[in-house]
Amino acid sequence: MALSADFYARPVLEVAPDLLGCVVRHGETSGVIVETEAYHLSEPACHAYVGLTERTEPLFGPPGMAYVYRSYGIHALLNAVCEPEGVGAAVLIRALEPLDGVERMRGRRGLDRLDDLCSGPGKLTQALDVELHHNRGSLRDGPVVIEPRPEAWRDVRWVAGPRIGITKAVELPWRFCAVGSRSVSKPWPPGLRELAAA
DNA sequence: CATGGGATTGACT
DNA sequence: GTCAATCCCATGC
Repeated sequence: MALSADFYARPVLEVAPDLLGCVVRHGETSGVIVETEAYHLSEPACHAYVGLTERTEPLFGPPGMAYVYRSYGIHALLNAVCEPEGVGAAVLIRALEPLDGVERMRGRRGLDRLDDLCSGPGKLTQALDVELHHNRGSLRDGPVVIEPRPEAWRDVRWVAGPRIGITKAVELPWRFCAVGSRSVSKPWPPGLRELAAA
């Protein structure tokens, strides 16, 4: 049971925090989303800012489509396309808390520590074996799917902060982090540690 | 057709 | 804190 197209068809700034607590699943591996970032064609950090090209075409595609691209020549980064078809916008999945297939993830990552398996956008794609060929796939039909929040994550709290690793539109607080998860990537936004302790 | 710059990570000083 | 790895693609000549 996956999230509906209507879920993704809303404004990207609503979808990004709503994806926190939801589950990304690929085969026997899965994890709970604990960090996201919103991107929208109206601001220069978004790939869609340059308009419709062969690369950005998926961003303008139907809500619920996967946009996967290679970053720094090495890592695959996973995004969920949002807003109505024709609007270039997506949510970058930046971190997961490992759920199913943890040993499989350890093998793919070559690491033991649970907190290090999916605590970054390039790490989680390696752990879940998400690759470039998943670009343009449907996050509702799979093979990579995103499911609604499990009961335990229904009321997840979060904080917003500036996005990570970008050089343009750095002032926008469009990064969303779940409170209380050790799988959020560094640096943590102001308030995350304090809230987690409270 | 050549070039430069990343929505990153991990190893090393 | 610094830095290299590595490749796709948008841009400009």
